[in-house]
Amino acid sequence: MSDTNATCAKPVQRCHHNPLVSCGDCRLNAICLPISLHVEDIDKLDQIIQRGRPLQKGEYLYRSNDQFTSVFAVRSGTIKAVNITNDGEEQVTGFYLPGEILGMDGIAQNHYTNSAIALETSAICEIPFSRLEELSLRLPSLQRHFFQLMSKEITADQQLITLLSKNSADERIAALLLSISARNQNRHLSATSFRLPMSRSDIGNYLGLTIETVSRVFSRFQKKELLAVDKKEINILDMDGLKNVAQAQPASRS
Amino acid sequence: MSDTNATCAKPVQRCHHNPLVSCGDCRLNAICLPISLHVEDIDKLDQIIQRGRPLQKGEYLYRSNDQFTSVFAVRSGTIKAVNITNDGEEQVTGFYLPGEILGMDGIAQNHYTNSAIALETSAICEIPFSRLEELSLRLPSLQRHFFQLMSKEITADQQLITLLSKNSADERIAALLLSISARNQNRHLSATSFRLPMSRSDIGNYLGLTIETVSRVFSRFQKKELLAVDKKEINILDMDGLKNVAQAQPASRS
DNA sequence: CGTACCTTTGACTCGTGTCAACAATGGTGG
DNA sequence: CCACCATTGTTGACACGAGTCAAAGGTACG
Repeated sequence: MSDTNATCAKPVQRCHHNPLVSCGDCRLNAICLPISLHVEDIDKLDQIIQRGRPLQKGEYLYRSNDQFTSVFAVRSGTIKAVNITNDGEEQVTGFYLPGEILGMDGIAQNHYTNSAIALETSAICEIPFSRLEELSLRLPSLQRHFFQLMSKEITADQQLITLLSKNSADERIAALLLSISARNQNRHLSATSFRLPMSRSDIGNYLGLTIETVSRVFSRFQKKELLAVDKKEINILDMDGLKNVAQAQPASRS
Repeated sequence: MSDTNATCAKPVQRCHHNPLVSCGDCRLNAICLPISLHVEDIDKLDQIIQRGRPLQKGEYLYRSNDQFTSVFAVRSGTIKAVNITNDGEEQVTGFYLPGEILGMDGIAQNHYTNSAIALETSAICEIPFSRLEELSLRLPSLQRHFFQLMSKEITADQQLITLLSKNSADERIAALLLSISARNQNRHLSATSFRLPMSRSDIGNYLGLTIETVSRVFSRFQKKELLAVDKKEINILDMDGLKNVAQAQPASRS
């Protein structure tokens, strides 16, 4: 809970849980807005962003088939995106950590194709898309930033496709742990010691594995002294070893 | 080869193999540009599009790590997009048929993360991205169209993720055949009788299966009289039966 | 403090991969 | 035009990784 529920201490206006903090002051803006906007342009963007009350664990940010209105930036907490299959099952297609943006699947069809659910208490910035579109017409670097964000989502999805298609259970889980580790590092948190915000079931669903397999892999990794696992608390003991497991691609296959 | 190598007969200016045909006259523009642009705006778009000589089977449209310059519309033929994994293996992440657009993975990092390879002789429209960006700033509906195109790529990738994660070999192949069938129908071709542009190996790679499994599934489908298969020529004999196979999700999982 | 949910572990099964042999196809050069 | 060879596709026998089923802790929450 360290990051998520920490109370905001002194520099109140820079705390990322505070709904009043503006983009210019947000400590995540290097991730969320890594672009050279003038101060006055950031203000314009700031004005269209809505900051509601935090979502509680299990609450929906939006549901599949809802009218598409906005994209969302995670300010704190974690959101999972899930596809609903024909027969009503869930497929987790992504986890979104602070500074990351979701909801872009809704643009094409004017309704969301995913549902988005909070995995823990999460503060969210809502960005109404029509106003973002207007603003993008006037700010070339914002338009570009948005194209880049969507492109990034595409490459992330394609990475996952490759992972699912080519890699074993061990490799998939190692890759997920390394991805979370790297994203934590980006946010200046520990790369080796962190709390998984999602359940074993979410991990299994995301990686195309059953919870039993996920559990067994964690046990195996502990036996090999790659990790120390205490419930959701993860400690990477042997980063290089873990990278070895993740990169070990199967020998052949088409 | 019917669609691909047919010689262009009478209305030469409307034939989609002709490199001189403009967007306004292209028979694919309902797929590629399903937007309400004024005639003069289509002309502006037309002016930035480059139409080179056709690619031959096996030729690269672009390679992973090439400098990102353009996105590409398929005018005729078929392109596959492949990710190269750490150890040099290929992962097919998509097949692009006439009217479809590829290359958007390159925007985020300014170089392509995929390679794109022609599966047969293919004519391509190249759209320089920087000029498309400029034009998008002046044409709101073009900006929106592009956001939608990228969003469509995202939802397609997430569909594939779900397929790989949750579905059996039979279900995956049924889904691919139905997808190609529907896209053919969109282009006013037969939904039940068509030629697969890709090899068994490409199919297996795309769907996370070995070529042996792909071959066996085709045999099984023929035995069940869902399909008639003659090499790459496919005849869907029982469309409803095939849809049944595709939608039959596994009972539980997660 | 009890109940519901999540996680772990074991025993067994099954689908798909692997390995191997062979058939069919298509392109090339004599 | 045909023979040759490389490539691609088909089929069978077997193996193995991950799924399924089941049971027993652990943990969280009311």
